[in-house]
Amino acid sequence: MPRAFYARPVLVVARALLGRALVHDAPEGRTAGLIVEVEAYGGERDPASHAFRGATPRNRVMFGAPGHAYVYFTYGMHHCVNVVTGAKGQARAVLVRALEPIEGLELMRRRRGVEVLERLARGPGCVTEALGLTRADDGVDLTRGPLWIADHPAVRRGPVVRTPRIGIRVAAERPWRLLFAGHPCASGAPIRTAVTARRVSNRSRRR
DNA sequence: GTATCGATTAGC
DNA sequence: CTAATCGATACA
Repeated sequence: MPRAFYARPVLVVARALLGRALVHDAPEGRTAGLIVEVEAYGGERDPASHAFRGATPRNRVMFGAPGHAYVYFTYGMHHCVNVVTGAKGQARAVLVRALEPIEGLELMRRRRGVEVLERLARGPGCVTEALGLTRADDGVDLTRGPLWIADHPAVRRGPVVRTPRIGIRVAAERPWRLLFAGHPCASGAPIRTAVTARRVSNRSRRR
């Protein structure tokens, strides 16, 4: 997709990403999947955003030009990939939370150490592992290079045959944090929050 | 410096 | 519900 695709409000891009393919070409081969779950971050009212307290070495890509990948390392063992949106300096990004694998399934299985299709790229940490993304990909330009967003015929044309939908953890939390349901991307209607459940779990962990 | 927690995941 | 595991952040 061209730069202009990314240079729009984060929520607009978040919805537009649903149903499109995230593709990565690596030496081992190509892997790709339809984006079925995303989460938008950024803005003065989003304390959950990595950019909430200003730019740092880690989040600097978020503050850069749109159309770049913000990849960060978390929990000491996982990577997550974001799509930077909006205008330069705004620090808005969309976290890719789940993919429906469409290409390079065997490579994904090898990288993930999992066979089941539904578990290859369900969850942000699984997405990066399936595609082989690491901090080395932080800041890469999505409009040129081995990592990019593409339209996908099967989705553009409507309900063709699909593999079982994944990324069912649909949720929404206003004002800046949203989780959308998978395709058809036209609907993209938020259903219910899953963030709440995570918070409850974390609370008990602190005791 | 030292403590705490995380835009997570897998497994019991 | 927890271990795993390390970087970022908060606090003394």
